[in-house]
Amino acid sequence: MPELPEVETSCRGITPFLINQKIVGAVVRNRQLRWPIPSRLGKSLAGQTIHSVTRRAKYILLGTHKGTLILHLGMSGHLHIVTTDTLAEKHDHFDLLLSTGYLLRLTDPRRFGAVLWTTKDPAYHRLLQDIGPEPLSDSFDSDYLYQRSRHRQCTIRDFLLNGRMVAGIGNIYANESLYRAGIRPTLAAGRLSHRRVTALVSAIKTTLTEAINAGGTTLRDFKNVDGRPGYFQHDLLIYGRANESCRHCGNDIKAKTIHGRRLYYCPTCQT
DNA sequence: CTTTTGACCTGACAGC
DNA sequence: TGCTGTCAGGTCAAAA
Repeated sequence: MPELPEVETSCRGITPFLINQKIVGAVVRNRQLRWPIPSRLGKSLAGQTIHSVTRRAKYILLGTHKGTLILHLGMSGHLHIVTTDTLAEKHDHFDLLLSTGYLLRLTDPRRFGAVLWTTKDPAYHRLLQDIGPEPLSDSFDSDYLYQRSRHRQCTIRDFLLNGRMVAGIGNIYANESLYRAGIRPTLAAGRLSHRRVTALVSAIKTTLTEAINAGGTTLRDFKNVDGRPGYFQHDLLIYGRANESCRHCGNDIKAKTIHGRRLYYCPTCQT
């Protein structure tokens, strides 16, 4: 489900309910996510106050004075804020209980998400330490992306999906950004000119910013914390539009599967 | 080192 | 109605 804009939307949605609030415990209904939820998590969290709610790549980090709770939504996860009397349903695997009577609930049918705890600086956690720059930060610029892409033979689409190169870009926004930059997603990353990389960086920043402002993309089941969908799916120009007409030139949009993931492009507008 | 493949898991949907 | 097969927003770990 969630790429950077959806995780950012979730993060912003939960923040007002969590910031400076005290944790009174946790409920684990199904420990078996991508990695097992640590046992005794509720015990180690109880009594701590959440002093920060941040996002890094597609991870949400809840900081307390003793450590950091790391959340990942996988393919199908979403977060809700509900009151303690709200009955848990089939895929509600984890609750973080707050002293206010609200709780943060993780729902994740496919269970590719994660709930982890670290007492180290989370930037050096093994899952976070090698992640590339945030695409909306100033350190993600054309010089950076140009240098990193040199001599890479993988497709530029796959390059953008590689979290070590740039954080948080998934298949939707990789395809959308490449369309906006006029770049064929099947091109070898290392062969793009500096001028085209510049256009791509600009397209990534614009696309992600617009998607965040629209509250993310709801394809199947993404919901914001308040239960409302995102709206960016109405603005998708290329993703999921195989055999439909390009909004720019009217020609048919093509799709291919590379490395098990669909890729979409307009053969006329993307060269 | 880079690139590719397999693995994890459920639900929605198409076709028979 | 119900079965089977395919596909899906992620990404790690291991193989090539």
